[in-house]
Amino acid sequence: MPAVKHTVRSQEAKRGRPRTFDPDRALDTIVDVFWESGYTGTSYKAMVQATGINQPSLYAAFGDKDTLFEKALDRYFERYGRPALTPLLNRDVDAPRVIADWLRAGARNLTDRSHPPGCLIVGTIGESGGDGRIGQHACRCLAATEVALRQCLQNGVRNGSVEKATDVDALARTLTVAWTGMGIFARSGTSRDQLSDVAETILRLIPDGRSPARTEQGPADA
Amino acid sequence: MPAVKHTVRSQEAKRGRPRTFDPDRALDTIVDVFWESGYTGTSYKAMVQATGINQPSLYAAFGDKDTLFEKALDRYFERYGRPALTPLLNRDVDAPRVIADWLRAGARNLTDRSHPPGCLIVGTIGESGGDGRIGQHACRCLAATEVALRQCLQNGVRNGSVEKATDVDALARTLTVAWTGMGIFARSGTSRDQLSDVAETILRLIPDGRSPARTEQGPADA
DNA sequence: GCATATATGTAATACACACTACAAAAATAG
DNA sequence: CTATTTTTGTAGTGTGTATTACATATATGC
Repeated sequence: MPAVKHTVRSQEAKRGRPRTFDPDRALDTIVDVFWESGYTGTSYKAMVQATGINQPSLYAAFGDKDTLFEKALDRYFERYGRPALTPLLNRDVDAPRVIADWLRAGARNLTDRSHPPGCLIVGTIGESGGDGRIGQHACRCLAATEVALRQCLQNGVRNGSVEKATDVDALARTLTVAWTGMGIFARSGTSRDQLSDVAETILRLIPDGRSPARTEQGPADA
Repeated sequence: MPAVKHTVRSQEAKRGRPRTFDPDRALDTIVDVFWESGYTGTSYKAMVQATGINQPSLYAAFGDKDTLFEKALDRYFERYGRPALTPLLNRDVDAPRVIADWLRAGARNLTDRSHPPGCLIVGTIGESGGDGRIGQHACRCLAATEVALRQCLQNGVRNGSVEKATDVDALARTLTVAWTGMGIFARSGTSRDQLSDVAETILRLIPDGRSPARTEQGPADA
């Protein structure tokens, strides 16, 4: 290996004309536009108008529409999805309680007036049917939710906060399905109160380890 | 009132050149195309290719794309939605059992290989976010499902097949939300077995009137 | 047979969209 | 100051879309 000539240059100034916008702020704005109008419903023109950046500059900064949307989706997940999921992954957690917190907060967030209704990830899956590059990407994001719920329930079974006989896979998937339905409903105008009622109803599915619910007691069949 | 001149003419033959296609069969084909590819994903060109009818004839028979889609949605609902809902409306029915039948059959139908996966109504809401003419129309169709479930549960409370203390509104809405999520999941490739597990899990929410489940027993809070 | 009414087939129109050439501007490197 | 590199702004290109004119074909009413 030849001498590296000490080209460290940590604060190396860039050579050409500097950007007139902050790509991070621009991406946040673009997330909101996609969140509001969806993938197909959002044109480059709309993003130009929302950000004040012209089309070629957006292209240079973020790539074509699919790539840009993927970046927006990742940003959304890091900002809204992962923070909500993190408490589920603690090993010694009270699983029913933390899942209840997650779903209740979800009902509130889906109907928070400070951003568009619904969830961008769920909305993207709904819009795309899970097909294509962006649909599959959104499915992977939602799968992370299901994985976190399953992990949480498994830990709950281990530490006794969830009943031992629980079918963890089915319950985690069911919670994810319910979350998806709540996202679709929120998007199409269901109120916060109605959604919270749904969340409470769904939460009854989680069998507490300390007050065991019925498991398979069929009633008299007539 | 003047004499009506007896213009009954029940089997009055039509005057111009006759159609070379059967609009009813054509609409069935179009339902399948929309079901497969969604509203925005389906172009008139695709419908021309699927039906073999050229564009102006489709226009003359069904109107513009929104109108045609509404007709396709109505046809779909009459063919698949309403027949599944009818058993719920019987006054003396065993509500938990009939709802279980409905949801189990739903899991199978959503993954039936003889037609596209998922539910056209749910897919339309997902695609449109419930907005616009066609989104609202789809929401009205889904609302019919919720109404039927609520009616069924109310009858169940009256005839003793459902526990008296049940919050019927919340449970009906929750079942509809779950159904919606199942539709989205089916569309994006979830298997029949996985979906059936979800259905079974959801069905535990329905409190049987003869073997009362816990209602509000909070466990020791620590 | 002739006027009328409806359906068909070809081809056109108008528009929105994602995407991009190209020249001017604004920075750094030497 | 000059060359180089990157961003900007304008103005396009090409494609797919829904929708429709228009001439032609085929039926009925009388």
